[in-house]
Amino acid sequence: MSKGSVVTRFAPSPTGFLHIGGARTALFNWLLARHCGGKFLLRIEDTDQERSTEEAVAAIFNGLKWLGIDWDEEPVFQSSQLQHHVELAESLVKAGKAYRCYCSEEELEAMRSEAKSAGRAPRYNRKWRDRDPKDAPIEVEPVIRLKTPLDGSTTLHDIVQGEVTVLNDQLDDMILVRSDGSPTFMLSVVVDDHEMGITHVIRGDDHLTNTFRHMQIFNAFGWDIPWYGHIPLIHGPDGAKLSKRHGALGIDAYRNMGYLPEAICNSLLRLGWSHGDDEIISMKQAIEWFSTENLGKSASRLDFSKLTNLNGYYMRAANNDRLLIDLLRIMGGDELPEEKKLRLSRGMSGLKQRAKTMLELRDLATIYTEDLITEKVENGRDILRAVSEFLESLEGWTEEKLEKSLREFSSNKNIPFGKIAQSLRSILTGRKVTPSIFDMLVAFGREESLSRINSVLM
RNA sequence: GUCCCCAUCGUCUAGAGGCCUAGGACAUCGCCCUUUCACGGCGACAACACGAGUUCGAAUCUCGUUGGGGACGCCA
Repeated sequence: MSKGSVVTRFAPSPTGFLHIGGARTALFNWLLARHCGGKFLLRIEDTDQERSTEEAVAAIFNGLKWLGIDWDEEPVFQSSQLQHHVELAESLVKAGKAYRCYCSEEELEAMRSEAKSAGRAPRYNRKWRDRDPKDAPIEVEPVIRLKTPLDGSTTLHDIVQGEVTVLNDQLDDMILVRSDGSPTFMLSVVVDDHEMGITHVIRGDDHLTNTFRHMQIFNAFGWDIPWYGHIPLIHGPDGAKLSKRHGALGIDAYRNMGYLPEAICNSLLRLGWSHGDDEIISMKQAIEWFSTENLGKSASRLDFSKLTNLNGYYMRAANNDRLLIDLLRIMGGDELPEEKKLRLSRGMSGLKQRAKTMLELRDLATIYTEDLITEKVENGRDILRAVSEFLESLEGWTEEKLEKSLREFSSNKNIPFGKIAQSLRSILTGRKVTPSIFDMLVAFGREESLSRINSVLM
């Protein structure tokens, strides 16, 4: 297979938000396509009309966009192809590869419990496979089932898991078309993957057994089977598949927790994929390096402290203007006076290196937006007055200039620098933990700085 | 229950028979830098699930055990 011919897809069902596992699946498929110069397609599997919502579709689009995962061509909505899928299933019936089954729900239920108590997998017993349709009860609307091979075995050459073989008698005659005439996921996935020209499918481990069913359908149609790679699931802290009970979160929740998309992508990438000892990997680099050979086979858990640490790295590396825009958004900073926005802008470098998330940045940033109620200072007034006079007489107000001059001042006057710094910090912000004082003097500007200092000397 | 998958520090992982006294990262704990905090630097702690085999040699290969996970829907 030539590199450029690779076509991957992400095919979520829009029944909830884009969760972290789905995002990782999308990321891997996207990386594979981008690495190979192929295509990455999006398909919304909305065949379950009951559970699919427009909000979920929007959440998926927005989540992917936010992460920087772009797709080629218009997204395919599976629901628009239903009739076509059913027609194809009918053709299988005509070809003798599928059949109508008239079992009721109750009958199936009875079969399952019987099989279970006999120590077999709970499964349909193929009652209608070779029966004359003339025996069909008129009151029952039939389903269409695939005739799966009764003996032999099916082997999948999985990109991640290697060779996996399942005995065909473990597979049942799956339903292709429901009694209400709608196609099932089993059918639709296969038809769509084929018609979209999908060559590689990277998806969660939980689909592994489905893949053997899909393969039977591909075979029945006589179509080529794509390459599959089943990646291990992301687990919750208790080691079980991430789910609602772990408070599984949508990608937007991570955004609201103050994480940057590049940190999320980097984290997700390292969950189940590696490139030697490399930890910090840009998406550009990842596209270059990505290979399915480096996908891991064992399940992993998302480590928040590592994500947070990584986020801190990307915060520090982020462009100040971009951070300011995001910051103002989460602060509701539109009404902020220009002067305060300016302080944030000037102080951003000092702020961002102390914040691991946007939320921390927002909390820290309040030193520049909140009005300080100062109290008169009693101790060390002489020193403060001297500092104030010195600053007032200072020519120029840059970080370098302030640092150099204040240090000189401290040694000339024989006052420990730490003492000056701590008292300025306290006067300027009322806090004990802040960016450096030079940083803040610049952010506040000469006028505001001096005014804050002088106000405690009143 | 049946079938399938997985198994290296607390977590994410490197490791494709000798390079392993098992490497990196996060977390934790020290120390250094230092105006506080953060960053950074240095260091400590800490793992090949177990048992057989194959081999001169196994974290790496085979089998078994144990443990964990997934799938068994007219959901996707």
